[in-house]
Amino acid sequence: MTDDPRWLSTHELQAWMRLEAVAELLPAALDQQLQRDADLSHYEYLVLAKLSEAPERTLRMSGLAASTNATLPRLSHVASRLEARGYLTRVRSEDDRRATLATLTEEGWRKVVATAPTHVAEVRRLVVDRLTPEQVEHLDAIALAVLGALDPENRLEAQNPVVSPDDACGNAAG
Amino acid sequence: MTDDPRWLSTHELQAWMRLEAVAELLPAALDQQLQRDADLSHYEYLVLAKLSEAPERTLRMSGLAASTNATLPRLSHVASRLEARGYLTRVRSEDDRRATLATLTEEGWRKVVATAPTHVAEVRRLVVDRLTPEQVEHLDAIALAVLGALDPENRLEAQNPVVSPDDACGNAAG
DNA sequence: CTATGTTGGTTGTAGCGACAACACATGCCG
DNA sequence: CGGCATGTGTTGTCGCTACAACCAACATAG
Repeated sequence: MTDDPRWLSTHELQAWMRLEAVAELLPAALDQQLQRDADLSHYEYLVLAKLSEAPERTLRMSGLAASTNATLPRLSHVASRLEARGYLTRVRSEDDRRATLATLTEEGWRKVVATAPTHVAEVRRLVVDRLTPEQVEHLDAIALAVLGALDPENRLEAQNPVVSPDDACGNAAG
Repeated sequence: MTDDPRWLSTHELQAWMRLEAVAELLPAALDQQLQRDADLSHYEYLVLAKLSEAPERTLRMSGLAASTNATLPRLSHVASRLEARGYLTRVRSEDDRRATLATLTEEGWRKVVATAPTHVAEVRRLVVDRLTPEQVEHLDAIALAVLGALDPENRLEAQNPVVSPDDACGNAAG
């Protein structure tokens, strides 16, 4: 327990303050775009997106909560609203009658398909298109390193990318 | 208005998903550390820290709200709580009797001094110490680029670094 | 010196997320 | 089969933030 602060250098401090600002502003910006264009919160969109990528478009509540970094009560509330809006349905599992399976409805699927393009466009506008290809590589490595501390269990990481990994080039960035 | 999604490449998608995870987890992690060690929310700490750096340890509410990226109502509520806890005081400005000046109390100052070291240690543990010096430079440039879209007015950026800029090296990163 | 518009802050109201308490199913042990 | 610990979701309660309404102080015009 040394009380020695080991203060940050000028460069470290500046990089940190900027990262802090990004971490503060980015979620709000994404939320705003989705709210405006799709009447969905960022988290609601995430739930629908995860379901859309899952086999049978179905996931257990507990698994869905873990992969979206939410507590089970939070997911339960959100799922209630999304169910009321017709985007998903919940049924008891027959294998384990404690579990609840959430399934994306056809309408929910259409909602995701309609929402994704503008969301991706926003991601490009705010981040990807502002960076050089080298910076994208750097960002990937940096974020991976930071996630080593933030998410050691790797619960949020890369369950299954939407695109097939076949076209990945040989660059071993990680 | 092309509906062409311009989907993300494999590398772009991976870097984006990781950044998204960081932006999701980092604020929560900071909040948790401060709540645990200092019984302060991240935003409360930010308010106290900004005041501690200001001349006379005093700022106008409107300026404080802008520099902490908060709405005025939010700051007003938070200031009420912090005032009740003895960390700051609010007085009407004599120059402009519409304005309210928030001043850090001696107790508030001691709170910041006591809290900052562990907070910096957490920042090191989660981010800075996990990156090479080159990666810190990369992160700085990347975050700066992204902030160009997120915060074009530059309201959150570098009002006045805590350390004097004298020891800044000649590297023109911006 | 009033009348009007603008700026600066505070106080209600509504919605969302965290935490705790609760209900229900399962597994295990005797 | 009965009983308790564990796993899985749902339902209350509280605190915080956004938004809107409101109040007070300045600024300017006539």
